[in-house]
Order: sequence, then structure tokens, then C-alpha cells
Amino acid sequence: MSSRPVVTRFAPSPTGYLHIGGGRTALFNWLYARGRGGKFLLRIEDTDRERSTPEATAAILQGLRWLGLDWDGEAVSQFAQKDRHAEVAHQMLDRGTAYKCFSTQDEIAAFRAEAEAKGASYAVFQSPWRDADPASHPDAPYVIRMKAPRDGETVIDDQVQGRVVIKNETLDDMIVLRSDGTPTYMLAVVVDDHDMGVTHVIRGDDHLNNAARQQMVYDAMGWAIPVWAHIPLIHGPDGKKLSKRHGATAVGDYHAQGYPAAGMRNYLTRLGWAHGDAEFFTSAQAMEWFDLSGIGRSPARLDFKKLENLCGQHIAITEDAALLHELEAYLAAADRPALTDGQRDLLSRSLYCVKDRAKTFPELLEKAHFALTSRPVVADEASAKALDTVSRGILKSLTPRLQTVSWTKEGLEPILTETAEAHGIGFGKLAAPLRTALAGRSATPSVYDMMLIIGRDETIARLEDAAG
RNA sequence: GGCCCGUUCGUCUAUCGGUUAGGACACCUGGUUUUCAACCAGGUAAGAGGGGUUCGACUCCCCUACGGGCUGCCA
Repeated sequence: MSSRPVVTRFAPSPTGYLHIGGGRTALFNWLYARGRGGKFLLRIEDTDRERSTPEATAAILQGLRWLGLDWDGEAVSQFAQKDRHAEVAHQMLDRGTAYKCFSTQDEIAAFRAEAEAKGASYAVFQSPWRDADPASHPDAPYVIRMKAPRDGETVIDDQVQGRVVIKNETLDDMIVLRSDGTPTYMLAVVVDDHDMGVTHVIRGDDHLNNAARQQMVYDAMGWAIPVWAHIPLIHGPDGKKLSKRHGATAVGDYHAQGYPAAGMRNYLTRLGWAHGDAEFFTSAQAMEWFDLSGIGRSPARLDFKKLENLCGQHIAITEDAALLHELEAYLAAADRPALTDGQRDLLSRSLYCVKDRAKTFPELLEKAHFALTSRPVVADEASAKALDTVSRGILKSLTPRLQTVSWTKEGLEPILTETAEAHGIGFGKLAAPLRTALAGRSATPSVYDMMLIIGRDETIARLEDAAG
């Protein structure tokens, strides 16, 4: 057994929607914690007051809820902890692991310019106040900088990246508390992760270098260092950093485009992580299997075809009641009209024959069009072609026979096959105009299913409409 | 510029020194079929390049190329 219960967290900045990459990071943290009976916490990193908005926070929470990633307790506001951050900065001062720096930003800029002019390969700012006698401190604004070790190296023992060694001389004495008394991100994350009892930090590898400086803060405070796992970012289909031009980058976009959350979870879990040859799995299985060692080291590209394939499989295994619920949520998210009571009833009775033929919700709804539309059924361009004068005549000859037949597949089958035979055509040639009459679409469930679902009267009425 | 990370079929990946380099999606061919979806049979397709180490490298080391990240009183 592990020595301490697992605590993971997702810590987004509320400066925009929930990015698909962030969604996957959250998913990994969630899977890791949930699969081990641990806790998954949520912290909103809102210390950047200018860019943080409540709307963004709401969008992120909504994205997580849609993905089905439930967090333990309330979401924590990082900004609300600012006094505690300042307290820790002063503790570092007391411990001698931090110092007050009175250098102005102009002085720092000048230092860098000079270093650059001298052709230095890199310019790590070295504050003259690092070892200054407090008696010499002026009465002026100051920042608190960490007194980082200048020799040796810092080793990040990363569960994904391996052993990463950073030379301490390449790291400057980072600011932990700004001149206005507010904490920097570097200090805030460490303090919060420590205070929240985070045991495993699973986050994007854009933070890999930062981990070294953060680890110095842990050391400076004598705190236990968490298990690090820096996961590669997700790229667009062209291998470049994911951006708007690649299409959907927000988790909410996928909701609005009608991808089921279960399919998204499956796809995102599998993107950059593998458990042997497992491709299609439920979240329960993912929780059981997920581990840090299965995470790949290279960035993965988004592949919408594979996403769709998995979504189709998940739609097919979703229970009707749950599926209907998701369908209605999709309609709302996509800003499409809500279902009427009648549509809901017919749709729910149609799910069994449409859910295994659709990869997304809009596709499913399109195939269930026969159940959602009402007379007069308007045929789309493709299906309209199937309705010529000959087929109209055939439909006309068919309707009287439907009046008394037993309304079951067994009853209908002989009628339809006999009709096709009587006109010397294959069943396919009869099914096409039937589809047009019943659904106004050329891609539909079986004609029997449709007839059974909408019933005898509606079937006959639609056929008569089409026969003209 | 400096530092750090990465590179197996088109894509996601398996492999953890010895395999005919496997699977999935996509694609192509054939079959099935009541359209779509699905399904069945088969096929095309990969270790970035160059050096080492080793009896033997996709696996370990070095260099190069390419991609990404960090280098803020942003997070």
C-alpha cells in the first residue's frame, strides 16, 4: 500500500474557456486520484487580477462537469489565499532563504542589456541585495526574492520525463512576493499545493522547467516534494501547437458539436497514454488501468476520425434514458430547439435502432429525423430523387394493404416483399421511396422499424402524402 | 542566444537488447446488405539522419536535423 493517500489537483487560470489540453490534464488527475481512492481537487489560479474573469471560471467548471470530472470539495480561489502566500514569503525571509530586493525594474533591464552587450549567453539577474546588510536597506519599495542556490544542480525526478537535471546557475533568484505585496505564481502554486496536501502534481510539460524553481521553494520551507508528472501537450493534426485555426480547442466546442462525454473521455485518455492494446474502454476501466508509467513522452496530435469512431461506440452502448438526457443537453448546448413532448416520446422509442448507426449526436438526430418530423414530411434533395412517378404508383398500391395487416415486422414483411415482387423490383428499389415518404431522408433505420415506431395511421398518411 | 524535453505506419500507440516490429483509427480491395452505420475477409503503410557501445539495437551513448517548452514584479 502507498504510504499516503493520493491527492491530485487541476489548477486552471480563469482567463478563457477550458482548453482541450487542460481538459485532458484534468482527466489524468481525476483518473489517477479516482482509481486510487484518493482526492481530486480544483483550484482556480486567479492571482492575475487583470486577466481573470468570473465568466471564465464558470466556463471551466461547466466544461469539467460536462466531461464528468467531479472534484472533491469546493473549488479553491488562489487569490483568496494571498495573505497566506505573503506569510510564507516572510517565513522564508526569517529562515534566510529569501531576501528583500530593492532593485528597480529599470535597473534589472539595464543589467540584462549590459550582459547582452557583453555577449553573455544568458543573463541571470544577480541582485546586489542578496547578501546586503539589512541596516543598509533603504526606505523604498522592494520585492522578496528567493535565495536560490547558485552552485550545484536541482534534480526533478519526474514520473513521465525521467530524471531531469537543471544547473542552478541557470536559474535566477525568482521573485516570490511582488512589490505590491501580492504573491507570484511560483510561490502561490507551491504554498497551495502544500496546504492542500497535494501528493501528485500532474500537469503540462510547459511547467517542467518551473518545477526546478518550485522545488527550491519546497526545500526552502522544508516541505515534502510532491511526485512530479509533466505530461506532453496536445498538438493540432498538423503537429503544431494547438490553436484556433485547428478548429475546436475548447471542451465546450465538443459538447456543442455533439460528441458524447464518454467518448471524449475515452479518446482523451488514450491520447498520450496506453494500456497495452486497449482502445475502447469505460471510465471505470480507465480508472483501474490508469497509471503514470503509461504516459508517453512525446506530444500527441488530435485525430477527429478516431474521436468519432470511439464516440460512435460509446453512443451505441449508452442506455436509452441516459442517451436521451445527453441528447437534450446537446440540443441546449448547440442552441438548437428543445424537444417537444411528442418528439421526446418518439425519439426515445427510436433510440434502439439509431444509436448504433451514429457517431455523434447531430448524426443520430439526423437518422432519427423520421421520429422528429411531422407531416407534411419534407424530403431532402438526396431522398427526393427516389420518388418518381413509378414509385409513387407503387406506394399508392401499397397503402390499402397496410390498413388491415398486423402491425408487426412479421405482418409487414410479406406485404412489402410481395409488393416489390409484383412490380418486378428488388426490395431496395421499394425501400428507397418508402424512406423518402416516411423520413424525407435517404439514410434512416430499417423501414420496418420506422413504420412500427410511428404507427399505422401515421405511416399510411405519410405514404399517401408522398404518393400524391 | 542559453537551458530543458521530444522524434516507431498518415494518426494514436505496443515493444522496456534478440519479434516475420503488434494493435487501433484512417485509407484501399473484395464480401454481405434495405440506405446509413455496422459487420466479415484481405491489403498498403513505420523505428528522422549519422556515428558509436554490443555477439546482437527501435530499445543504451554522442552528434546533426526537425518539433515543442522555459528563459517576466503572466499563469
